[in-house]
Amino acid sequence: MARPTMEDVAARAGVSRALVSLVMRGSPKVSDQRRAAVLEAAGELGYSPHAMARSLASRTSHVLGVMVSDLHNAFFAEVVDGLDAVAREQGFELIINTGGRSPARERKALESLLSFRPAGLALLSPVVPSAAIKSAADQTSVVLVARSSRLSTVDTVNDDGGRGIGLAVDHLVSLGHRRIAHLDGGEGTQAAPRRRGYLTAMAAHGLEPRVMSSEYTDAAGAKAVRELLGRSGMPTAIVSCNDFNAVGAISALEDAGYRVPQDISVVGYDNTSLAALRHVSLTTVDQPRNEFGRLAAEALLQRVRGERAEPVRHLLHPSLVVRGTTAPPTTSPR
Amino acid sequence: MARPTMEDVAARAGVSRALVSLVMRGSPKVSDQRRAAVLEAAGELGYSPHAMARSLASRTSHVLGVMVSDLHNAFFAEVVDGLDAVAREQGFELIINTGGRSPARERKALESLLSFRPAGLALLSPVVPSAAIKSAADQTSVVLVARSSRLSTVDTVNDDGGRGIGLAVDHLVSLGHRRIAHLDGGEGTQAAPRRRGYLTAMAAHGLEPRVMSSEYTDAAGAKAVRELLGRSGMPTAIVSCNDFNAVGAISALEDAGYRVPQDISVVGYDNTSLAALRHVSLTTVDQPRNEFGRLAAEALLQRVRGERAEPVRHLLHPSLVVRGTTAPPTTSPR
DNA sequence: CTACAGCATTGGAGCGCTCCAACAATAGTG
DNA sequence: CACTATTGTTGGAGCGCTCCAATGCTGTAG
Repeated sequence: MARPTMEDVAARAGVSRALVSLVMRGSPKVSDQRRAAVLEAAGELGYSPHAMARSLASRTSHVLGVMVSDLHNAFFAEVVDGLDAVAREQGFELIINTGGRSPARERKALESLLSFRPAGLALLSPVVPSAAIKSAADQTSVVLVARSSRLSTVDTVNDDGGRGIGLAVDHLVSLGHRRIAHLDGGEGTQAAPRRRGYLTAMAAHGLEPRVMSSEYTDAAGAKAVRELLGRSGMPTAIVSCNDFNAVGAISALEDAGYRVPQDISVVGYDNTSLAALRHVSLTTVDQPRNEFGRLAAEALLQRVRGERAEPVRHLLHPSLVVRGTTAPPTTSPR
Repeated sequence: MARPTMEDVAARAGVSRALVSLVMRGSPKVSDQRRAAVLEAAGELGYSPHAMARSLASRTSHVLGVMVSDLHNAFFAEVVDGLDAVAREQGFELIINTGGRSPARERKALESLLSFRPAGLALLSPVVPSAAIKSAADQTSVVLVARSSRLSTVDTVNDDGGRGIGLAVDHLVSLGHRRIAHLDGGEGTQAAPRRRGYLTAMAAHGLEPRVMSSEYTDAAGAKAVRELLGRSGMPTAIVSCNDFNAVGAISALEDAGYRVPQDISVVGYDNTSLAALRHVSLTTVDQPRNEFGRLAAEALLQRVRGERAEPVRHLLHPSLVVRGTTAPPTTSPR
């Protein structure tokens, strides 16, 4: 279990510890002969550098901390992929932690990440108060993904939720729909800009908006639809706040005898793997998740390298993915 | 950005650095008066211990490394939750890494986790060759989740896939089904024990088995069903290798005019969040994922504390979750 | 043959912490 | 009252590494 140290490698290769250090860091000022000897000794002993000792001695870290608010959400998996790709390519490691969407747990997770003195910290949709983020930003570089902030010391990467919903509304209008309802995300992250985007888009088309209050779950989507069914003036299309909500809505519509998309069109948001299932085949709005991660990593690394001090605010363009749950409205145009 | 050190706290509190260390580690042999002074100074400076320096000096680590083969799979999220809960409770931190189901990337991920000299390593469904696992096990304690191994130095936590499929078959038989087909998982992880479980269960009931070769995706499930449709002797029930496959199968069945569960029953495996959607409502087999994580963490910590040297092999019992895709067969019992 | 680059190599200090032996101060024993 | 325990506190060594100033070495110019 005891791993060899640099000293062991040095002794075996017949050189000094400092020389081994130079070889391990790929310094050019080492003779080929000694380099070969060191690498051979290292190979024989199965030596690999001790990351913690290295970072302690160099007073620099090659670690980026990532706090994922919810590991269960596949959304974050792709963001992490993007982060991972860029970090790895630049010689940084990721250490990931999870907060489980609870402010208290998230705070602990943050604390624990900071105790590793990471070069930077990426917080994916954190729920901690702004003050906690500020205090983290005093200690290391911080980038926020899927959460906005006015703090001048942190970078942010978000999608333009308003624009995304706008795409959905435009699509429906171009198919001929005029009575388009929105099932909103209540207090959920990004629900507000999506709702505003809906209202703006409807106004732009001179249409009457209709917002049903809902949430980011399939049960909530079904409930909102049942409320809609109980009232007059059934819409011909629904724009949900996310994919789960949309699937719940579809389910309730089918239970009530509506066919999707023949009788009513439904659009989701997020383009989760669920939406892509042929059984579901949901028209939805895609966020460039991988790009979120890449940009977040790049923002962090720019700060780490001291290339930039002013905050950067990325606002990415979502795109519409048309599948099988949208179609022109049938008959009765009014 | 520069964080205070123990020395700073000691100076401010008017004590020695060693005393601050004792306070930080919660030692009982510190007078209340000094303890208070130290904690106050630490609070004022916003001090928190440097995890890396600590682990370097103590030659012990409070870090457990976790390699997740695929972050996109929600299965692992719950395993990580279980690991996290137990680790946190015992004062350990998790550092997570991902291998993206590629042996080469996974190997690098392993290397990078090892460079932190973690107290233990949990590998979730790794795809690297056994030799790589053995070499990791030479350096630290290792537990494998959702992958078996004969290595005497590693612990394993798995579900009894054969038994899980057996539960599904028993359920269908008790409903009155006799023509039950299995869509298998091909080369996928755990596909073999599930297939064997199917054959065993069918034999136990004196029924004729029928295995359609398939894969762990919804497209593959649909394809297998279309092949089934082209032949004679349509089964009255299908046991899929996983939930995605089952959803694809249902979709193809409905396209062909079959109603589920009236005309044909379908059972999945894994109890993913997909299965729980009311729109899907899939009868499926649940694996105790959180329990996987808890047991893995406990196995690791036992080894870390030197309480056990012999390997432990956990084989957990899956359970059946009955939802809306199974029902007694209609008429024509033959 | 000395002087001086230029280069590869090295010992030592130190990163922030833990651990240990040693210590002072107080309490308990005969 | 000297003596040993007991309790609380401390300086110093050292974890595995990086960094720096200093070293030895070769080669070339004066």
